[in-house]
Amino acid sequence: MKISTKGRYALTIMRNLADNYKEDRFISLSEIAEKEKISLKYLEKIMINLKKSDFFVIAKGKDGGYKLKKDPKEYSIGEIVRAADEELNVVDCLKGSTCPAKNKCKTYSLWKDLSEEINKFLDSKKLVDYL
Amino acid sequence: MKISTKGRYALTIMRNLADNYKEDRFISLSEIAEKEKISLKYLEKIMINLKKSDFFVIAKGKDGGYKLKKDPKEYSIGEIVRAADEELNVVDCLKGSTCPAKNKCKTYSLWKDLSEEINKFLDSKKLVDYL
DNA sequence: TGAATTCCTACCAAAAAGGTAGTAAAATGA
DNA sequence: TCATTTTACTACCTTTTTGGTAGGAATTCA
Repeated sequence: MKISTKGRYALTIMRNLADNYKEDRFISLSEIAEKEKISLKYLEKIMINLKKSDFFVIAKGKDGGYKLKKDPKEYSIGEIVRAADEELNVVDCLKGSTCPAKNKCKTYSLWKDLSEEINKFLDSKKLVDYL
Repeated sequence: MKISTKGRYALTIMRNLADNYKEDRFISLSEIAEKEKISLKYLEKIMINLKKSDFFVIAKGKDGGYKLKKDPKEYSIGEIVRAADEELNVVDCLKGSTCPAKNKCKTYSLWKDLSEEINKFLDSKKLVDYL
Protein backbone atom coordinates (compact mmCIF):
# COMPACT_ATOMS: atom_id res chain seq x y z
CA MET A 1 0.00 0.00 0.00
CA LYS A 2 2.53 2.53 -1.13
CA ILE A 3 2.28 5.59 -3.33
CA SER A 4 5.04 5.25 -5.94
CA THR A 5 7.78 7.83 -6.47
CA LYS A 6 6.08 8.47 -9.80
CA GLY A 7 3.04 9.76 -8.00
CA ARG A 8 5.09 11.77 -5.55
CA TYR A 9 7.40 13.27 -8.17
CA ALA A 10 4.38 14.18 -10.30
CA LEU A 11 3.15 16.18 -7.36
CA THR A 12 6.59 17.78 -7.07
CA ILE A 13 6.44 18.88 -10.69
CA MET A 14 2.96 20.27 -10.25
CA ARG A 15 3.96 22.10 -7.08
CA ASN A 16 6.87 23.76 -8.86
CA LEU A 17 4.67 24.89 -11.70
CA ALA A 18 2.05 26.13 -9.25
CA ASP A 19 4.69 28.13 -7.38
CA ASN A 20 5.31 30.07 -10.58
CA TYR A 21 1.71 30.33 -11.71
CA LYS A 22 1.53 34.09 -11.08
CA GLU A 23 4.65 34.91 -13.12
CA ASP A 24 3.80 34.36 -16.74
CA ARG A 25 6.71 32.19 -17.81
CA PHE A 26 7.52 28.64 -18.80
CA ILE A 27 9.33 26.40 -16.32
CA SER A 28 11.60 23.75 -17.81
CA LEU A 29 12.03 20.30 -16.35
CA SER A 30 15.76 20.91 -15.99
CA GLU A 31 14.99 23.82 -13.68
CA ILE A 32 12.80 21.58 -11.53
CA ALA A 33 15.29 18.71 -11.69
CA GLU A 34 18.05 20.94 -10.39
CA LYS A 35 15.98 22.54 -7.66
CA GLU A 36 14.54 19.26 -6.41
CA LYS A 37 17.65 17.12 -6.99
CA ILE A 38 15.78 14.64 -9.16
CA SER A 39 17.19 13.24 -12.39
CA LEU A 40 15.97 15.16 -15.45
CA LYS A 41 15.53 11.93 -17.36
CA TYR A 42 13.21 10.51 -14.76
CA LEU A 43 11.13 13.68 -14.66
CA GLU A 44 10.80 13.49 -18.44
CA LYS A 45 9.47 9.99 -18.12
CA ILE A 46 6.94 10.97 -15.51
CA MET A 47 5.91 13.91 -17.68
CA ILE A 48 4.92 11.52 -20.48
CA ASN A 49 2.03 10.31 -18.32
CA LEU A 50 1.14 13.68 -16.89
CA LYS A 51 0.90 15.30 -20.31
CA LYS A 52 -1.95 13.02 -21.29
CA SER A 53 -4.13 14.86 -18.83
CA ASP A 54 -3.97 18.22 -20.56
CA PHE A 55 -2.80 20.07 -17.46
CA PHE A 56 -0.24 22.22 -19.29
CA VAL A 57 0.60 24.85 -21.85
CA ILE A 58 3.79 23.56 -23.47
CA ALA A 59 6.60 25.42 -25.25
CA LYS A 60 9.56 23.77 -26.92
CA GLY A 61 12.93 25.36 -27.50
CA LYS A 62 14.85 28.07 -25.65
CA ASP A 63 13.07 29.47 -22.63
CA GLY A 64 10.45 26.85 -23.19
CA GLY A 65 8.94 24.45 -20.69
CA TYR A 66 5.57 24.01 -19.03
CA LYS A 67 2.94 26.26 -17.53
CA LEU A 68 -0.26 25.27 -15.71
CA LYS A 69 -3.41 25.88 -17.74
CA LYS A 70 -5.55 26.57 -14.70
CA ASP A 71 -5.20 28.07 -11.24
CA PRO A 72 -3.55 25.73 -8.68
CA LYS A 73 -6.78 25.61 -6.71
CA GLU A 74 -8.44 23.88 -9.68
CA TYR A 75 -6.25 20.75 -9.53
CA SER A 76 -7.00 17.99 -7.06
CA ILE A 77 -4.26 15.77 -5.66
CA GLY A 78 -6.33 12.79 -6.73
CA GLU A 79 -6.36 13.66 -10.42
CA ILE A 80 -2.62 14.36 -10.35
CA VAL A 81 -1.69 11.07 -8.71
CA ARG A 82 -4.04 9.13 -10.98
CA ALA A 83 -2.54 10.86 -14.02
CA ALA A 84 0.97 9.95 -12.92
CA ASP A 85 0.01 6.36 -13.65
CA GLU A 86 -1.47 5.09 -10.48
CA GLU A 87 -4.93 3.72 -10.60
CA LEU A 88 -5.78 4.10 -6.93
CA ASN A 89 -7.62 0.79 -6.84
CA VAL A 90 -6.50 -1.44 -4.00
CA VAL A 91 -7.21 -4.61 -5.99
CA ASP A 92 -6.99 -5.22 -9.73
CA CYS A 93 -10.40 -6.85 -10.01
CA LEU A 94 -12.11 -3.49 -9.58
CA LYS A 95 -11.18 -2.18 -12.99
CA GLY A 96 -13.44 -3.07 -15.86
CA SER A 97 -15.78 -5.89 -14.97
CA THR A 98 -13.19 -8.60 -15.35
CA CYS A 99 -13.72 -10.41 -12.06
CA PRO A 100 -15.92 -13.47 -12.61
CA ALA A 101 -16.52 -13.89 -8.87
CA LYS A 102 -17.56 -10.26 -8.39
CA ASN A 103 -21.01 -11.15 -7.12
CA LYS A 104 -20.19 -14.00 -4.81
CA CYS A 105 -16.82 -12.63 -3.66
CA LYS A 106 -17.19 -11.77 0.00
CA THR A 107 -14.57 -9.07 0.08
CA TYR A 108 -15.29 -7.32 -3.20
CA SER A 109 -17.28 -4.56 -1.50
CA LEU A 110 -14.54 -4.13 1.10
CA TRP A 111 -11.89 -3.30 -1.46
CA LYS A 112 -14.27 -1.27 -3.57
CA ASP A 113 -15.30 0.86 -0.60
CA LEU A 114 -11.70 1.33 0.48
CA SER A 115 -10.67 2.44 -3.01
CA GLU A 116 -13.53 4.91 -3.11
CA GLU A 117 -12.53 6.23 0.29
CA ILE A 118 -8.97 6.84 -0.92
CA ASN A 119 -10.09 8.54 -4.11
CA LYS A 120 -12.59 10.72 -2.27
CA PHE A 121 -9.93 11.78 0.20
CA LEU A 122 -7.37 12.69 -2.44
CA ASP A 123 -9.94 14.41 -4.64
CA SER A 124 -10.90 16.64 -1.76
CA LYS A 125 -7.34 17.93 -1.42
CA LYS A 126 -6.20 20.64 -3.83
CA LEU A 127 -2.76 21.41 -5.20
CA VAL A 128 -2.95 24.91 -3.73
CA ASP A 129 -3.11 23.41 -0.23
CA TYR A 130 0.42 22.04 -0.51
CA LEU A 131 2.54 24.95 -1.78
CA MET B 1 -1.66 1.36 -4.24
CA LYS B 2 -2.46 -2.32 -4.13
CA ILE B 3 -3.20 -4.73 -1.31
CA SER B 4 -0.88 -7.72 -1.82
CA THR B 5 -2.07 -11.29 -2.18
CA LYS B 6 -0.48 -11.84 1.22
CA GLY B 7 -2.99 -9.49 2.77
CA ARG B 8 -5.89 -10.97 0.85
CA TYR B 9 -4.95 -14.59 1.52
CA ALA B 10 -4.49 -13.80 5.21
CA LEU B 11 -8.07 -12.66 5.21
CA THR B 12 -9.05 -15.86 3.42
CA ILE B 13 -7.41 -17.94 6.15
CA MET B 14 -9.11 -15.93 8.86
CA ARG B 15 -12.48 -16.20 7.12
CA ASN B 16 -12.14 -19.97 6.94
CA LEU B 17 -11.30 -20.23 10.62
CA ALA B 18 -14.14 -17.88 11.48
CA ASP B 19 -16.58 -20.03 9.49
CA ASN B 20 -15.76 -22.91 11.81
CA TYR B 21 -15.58 -20.92 15.01
CA LYS B 22 -18.72 -22.50 16.47
CA GLU B 23 -17.58 -26.08 15.94
CA ASP B 24 -14.83 -26.83 18.37
CA ARG B 25 -12.22 -28.30 16.08
CA PHE B 26 -8.89 -27.43 14.54
CA ILE B 27 -8.74 -26.45 10.85
CA SER B 28 -5.57 -27.38 9.01
CA LEU B 29 -3.98 -25.26 6.34
CA SER B 30 -4.24 -28.13 3.86
CA GLU B 31 -7.99 -28.09 4.33
CA ILE B 32 -8.08 -24.36 3.55
CA ALA B 33 -5.63 -24.73 0.69
CA GLU B 34 -7.80 -27.33 -0.97
CA LYS B 35 -11.05 -25.46 -0.46
CA GLU B 36 -9.68 -22.15 -1.67
CA LYS B 37 -7.39 -23.54 -4.39
CA ILE B 38 -4.32 -21.86 -2.95
CA SER B 39 -0.96 -23.59 -2.59
CA LEU B 40 -0.41 -25.04 0.87
CA LYS B 41 3.18 -23.89 0.85
CA TYR B 42 2.19 -20.30 0.26
CA LEU B 43 -0.42 -20.39 3.01
CA GLU B 44 2.24 -21.74 5.37
CA LYS B 45 4.43 -18.79 4.53
CA ILE B 46 1.66 -16.29 5.14
CA MET B 47 0.89 -18.02 8.43
CA ILE B 48 4.41 -17.29 9.66
CA ASN B 49 3.51 -13.61 9.81
CA LEU B 50 -0.01 -14.08 11.08
CA LYS B 51 1.10 -16.26 13.96
CA LYS B 52 3.11 -13.42 15.44
CA SER B 53 -0.15 -11.71 16.28
CA ASP B 54 -1.41 -14.33 18.67
CA PHE B 55 -4.73 -14.79 16.89
CA PHE B 56 -4.76 -18.58 17.22
CA VAL B 57 -4.86 -21.69 19.33
CA ILE B 58 -2.48 -24.06 17.57
CA ALA B 59 -2.31 -27.85 17.54
CA LYS B 60 0.40 -29.83 15.84
CA GLY B 61 0.13 -33.39 14.63
CA LYS B 62 -2.77 -35.43 13.38
CA ASP B 63 -6.10 -33.62 13.38
CA GLY B 64 -4.21 -30.52 14.35
CA GLY B 65 -4.41 -27.06 12.84
CA TYR B 66 -5.59 -23.66 13.94
CA LYS B 67 -8.56 -22.24 15.82
CA LEU B 68 -9.42 -18.60 16.48
CA LYS B 69 -8.82 -17.51 20.07
CA LYS B 70 -11.61 -14.96 20.00
CA ASP B 71 -14.99 -14.47 18.40
CA PRO B 72 -14.86 -13.35 14.74
CA LYS B 73 -16.47 -10.06 15.68
CA GLU B 74 -13.40 -9.24 17.79
CA TYR B 75 -10.96 -9.14 14.85
CA SER B 76 -10.72 -6.06 12.67
CA ILE B 77 -9.75 -6.28 9.01
CA GLY B 78 -7.09 -3.67 9.72
CA GLU B 79 -5.23 -5.75 12.28
CA ILE B 80 -5.36 -8.81 10.04
CA VAL B 81 -3.98 -7.04 6.99
CA ARG B 82 -1.30 -5.33 9.04
CA ALA B 83 -0.33 -8.67 10.60
CA ALA B 84 -0.02 -10.26 7.18
CA ASP B 85 2.97 -8.00 6.69
CA GLU B 86 1.58 -4.87 5.22
CA GLU B 87 2.29 -1.67 7.01
CA LEU B 88 -0.58 0.36 5.61
CA ASN B 89 1.56 3.46 5.34
CA VAL B 90 1.38 5.07 1.92
CA VAL B 91 4.96 6.37 2.17
CA ASP B 92 7.96 4.86 3.94
CA CYS B 93 8.96 8.07 5.69
CA LEU B 94 6.04 7.74 8.10
CA LYS B 95 7.52 4.85 10.01
CA GLY B 96 9.88 5.66 12.83
CA SER B 97 11.06 9.23 12.66
CA THR B 98 13.57 8.65 9.91
CA CYS B 99 12.60 11.44 7.53
CA PRO B 100 14.93 14.39 8.03
CA ALA B 101 12.66 16.73 6.06
CA LYS B 102 9.58 15.78 8.07
CA ASN B 103 8.96 19.30 9.29
CA LYS B 104 9.54 21.24 6.13
CA CYS B 105 8.15 18.60 3.76
CA LYS B 106 5.00 20.04 2.25
CA THR B 107 3.28 16.75 1.62
CA TYR B 108 4.16 14.90 4.82
CA SER B 109 0.78 15.66 6.37
CA LEU B 110 -1.00 14.62 3.19
CA TRP B 111 0.42 11.10 3.26
CA LYS B 112 0.11 10.85 7.03
CA ASP B 113 -3.55 11.80 6.91
CA LEU B 114 -4.24 9.41 4.05
CA SER B 115 -2.56 6.54 5.89
CA GLU B 116 -4.61 7.26 8.98
CA GLU B 117 -7.77 7.35 6.90
CA ILE B 118 -7.00 3.91 5.46
CA ASN B 119 -6.19 2.43 8.85
CA LYS B 120 -9.30 3.92 10.42
CA PHE B 121 -11.46 2.52 7.64
CA LEU B 122 -10.04 -0.99 7.87
CA ASP B 123 -10.07 -0.98 11.66
CA SER B 124 -13.78 -0.17 11.59
CA LYS B 125 -14.53 -3.30 9.56
CA LYS B 126 -14.74 -6.61 11.39
CA LEU B 127 -14.00 -10.12 10.22
CA VAL B 128 -17.56 -11.17 11.04
CA ASP B 129 -18.86 -8.72 8.42
CA TYR B 130 -17.27 -10.71 5.60
CA LEU B 131 -18.27 -14.32 6.21
C1' DT C 1 5.14 -46.95 13.98
C1' DG C 2 3.07 -44.23 10.50
C1' DA C 3 0.31 -40.55 8.97
C1' DA C 4 -0.86 -35.84 9.42
C1' DT C 5 0.24 -31.83 10.81
C1' DT C 6 3.03 -27.46 12.01
C1' DC C 7 7.68 -25.43 11.79
C1' DC C 8 11.93 -23.95 9.63
C1' DT C 9 15.31 -22.73 6.06
C1' DA C 10 16.54 -21.92 1.69
C1' DC C 11 15.90 -20.98 -2.92
C1' DC C 12 13.81 -19.14 -7.30
C1' DA C 13 11.23 -16.71 -11.24
C1' DA C 14 8.43 -13.05 -12.88
C1' DA C 15 6.89 -8.53 -12.48
C1' DA C 16 7.15 -3.86 -11.00
C1' DA C 17 9.68 0.07 -9.61
C1' DG C 18 12.98 3.14 -10.41
C1' DG C 19 16.16 4.96 -13.38
C1' DT C 20 19.56 5.79 -17.58
C1' DA C 21 21.09 6.70 -22.51
C1' DG C 22 20.90 8.40 -26.92
C1' DT C 23 18.86 10.85 -30.38
C1' DA C 24 15.30 13.34 -33.09
C1' DA C 25 12.44 17.36 -33.59
C1' DA C 26 11.11 22.00 -32.65
C1' DA C 27 11.89 26.80 -31.45
C1' DT C 28 14.61 30.77 -30.75
C1' DG C 29 17.91 34.25 -31.00
C1' DA C 30 22.43 35.84 -32.25
C1' DT D 1 22.22 29.88 -40.88
C1' DC D 2 23.63 27.63 -36.94
C1' DA D 3 24.37 26.67 -32.05
C1' DT D 4 21.63 26.18 -28.07
C1' DT D 5 17.87 24.89 -25.39
C1' DT D 6 14.16 22.71 -24.80
C1' DT D 7 10.51 18.84 -25.41
C1' DA D 8 9.53 14.16 -27.58
C1' DC D 9 10.51 9.55 -28.44
C1' DT D 10 12.56 4.87 -28.11
C1' DA D 11 15.06 1.62 -25.99
C1' DC D 12 17.38 -0.41 -22.41
C1' DC D 13 18.96 -1.61 -17.69
C1' DT D 14 19.27 -2.65 -12.49
C1' DT D 15 17.26 -3.41 -8.07
C1' DT D 16 13.52 -4.55 -5.23
C1' DT D 17 9.26 -6.68 -4.36
C1' DT D 18 5.95 -10.09 -5.11
C1' DG D 19 4.50 -14.45 -5.36
C1' DG D 20 5.74 -18.39 -5.09
C1' DT D 21 8.32 -23.61 -4.54
C1' DA D 22 11.19 -27.45 -2.30
C1' DG D 23 12.71 -30.32 1.19
C1' DG D 24 12.90 -31.88 5.39
C1' DA D 25 12.75 -31.67 10.73
C1' DA D 26 9.84 -31.74 14.82
C1' DT D 27 5.52 -32.85 16.97
C1' DT D 28 1.43 -35.32 18.00
C1' DC D 29 -1.85 -38.82 18.12
C1' DA D 30 -4.16 -43.12 17.04
